[in-house]
Amino acid sequence: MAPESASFPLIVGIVGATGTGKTVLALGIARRFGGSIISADSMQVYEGMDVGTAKLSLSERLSVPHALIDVVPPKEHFSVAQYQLLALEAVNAAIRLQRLPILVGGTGLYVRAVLDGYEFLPEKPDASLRSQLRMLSEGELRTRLRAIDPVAEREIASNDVRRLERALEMSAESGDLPSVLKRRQHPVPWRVLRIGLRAERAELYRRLDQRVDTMVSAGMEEEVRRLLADGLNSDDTAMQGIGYKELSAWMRAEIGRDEAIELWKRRTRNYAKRQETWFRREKDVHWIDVSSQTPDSVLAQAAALVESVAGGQDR
RNA sequence: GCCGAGAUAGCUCAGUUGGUAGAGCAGGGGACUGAAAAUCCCCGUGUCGACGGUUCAAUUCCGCCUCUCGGCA
Repeated sequence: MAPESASFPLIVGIVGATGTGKTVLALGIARRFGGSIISADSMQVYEGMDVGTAKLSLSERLSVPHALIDVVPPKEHFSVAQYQLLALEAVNAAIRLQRLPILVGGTGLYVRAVLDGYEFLPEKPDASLRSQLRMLSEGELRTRLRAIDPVAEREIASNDVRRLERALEMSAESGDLPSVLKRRQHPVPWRVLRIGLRAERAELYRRLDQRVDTMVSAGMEEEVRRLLADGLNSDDTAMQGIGYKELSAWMRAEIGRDEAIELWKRRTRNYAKRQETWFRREKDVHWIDVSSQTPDSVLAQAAALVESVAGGQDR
């Protein structure tokens, strides 16, 4: 650790699968330590997607500064690079105000983009190039990429057409090799405390199923209906949201209502598992097992962690 | 009651002209640098409904039984 790192401001990251209680914990930490919450959630960035993304109520959000929630209309495309820019601003603003920045969210890539200092290309992806690439077969994409950057080509698993496309896109935008660009990151000027929440698998799945039922009674159908009425369709990034795409399929009469809800639950579980895979290999995470614990005792443990590293500079 | 179809992995089903079996989904593990709630990779032994018979060998053929689903009464 560099000698001056002790003087770097502290930032808290709260990660974990969906439904483990990150949001509530963040709120508790923020109140206790005078924090600002920066969401790291690829779906909460969209306006009008509230119940399906489990956003806090407006009044709860107003009680503590929040950022990166409701930043774009759902029709708009959004990406990590945009996220990173906005999140960085939010972190810096919090630090300027002497508030503890708390980055919370289940979108692993977003968290890493901020806390690990990922570097993205300055160019925005070119829509026409992208649609051109989409016409090519996997074999053609591979041949092209192999000619430019055999290392990158080898690193991409078979059938992962999306990453092949992106690699070619990167090489079109930059003189550097995709395999190099992909690993670009810079050191970050903060002390980072990562807190991870996890739950025993069976309990997590039980909670998630229950949460879907809660969302249904909280007005998810209405929310989806409204989004569709506003012209949202399956091409929009926002429509990738779990629950949204399934209910839309039901409203388009492609599947039954029960089937849609069952699918929604299943995909939520699948998603939670993927998140665990992502966060499990994250380094320096202080894990708290949330199984059969009250939110208060989770908060107490997390608060103790924050205090142990805060060094009296906050508050 | 009769006729027909079926009973195979947690679920839905393939299959074996007799040499003990395989897909999808679920489940588990993994990857992930501008779509990431996305995208992708890897992992399949289960009394092949029960009991008898034929056979060197039966989940596969025969008989009988049980259950399920159709149809006819």
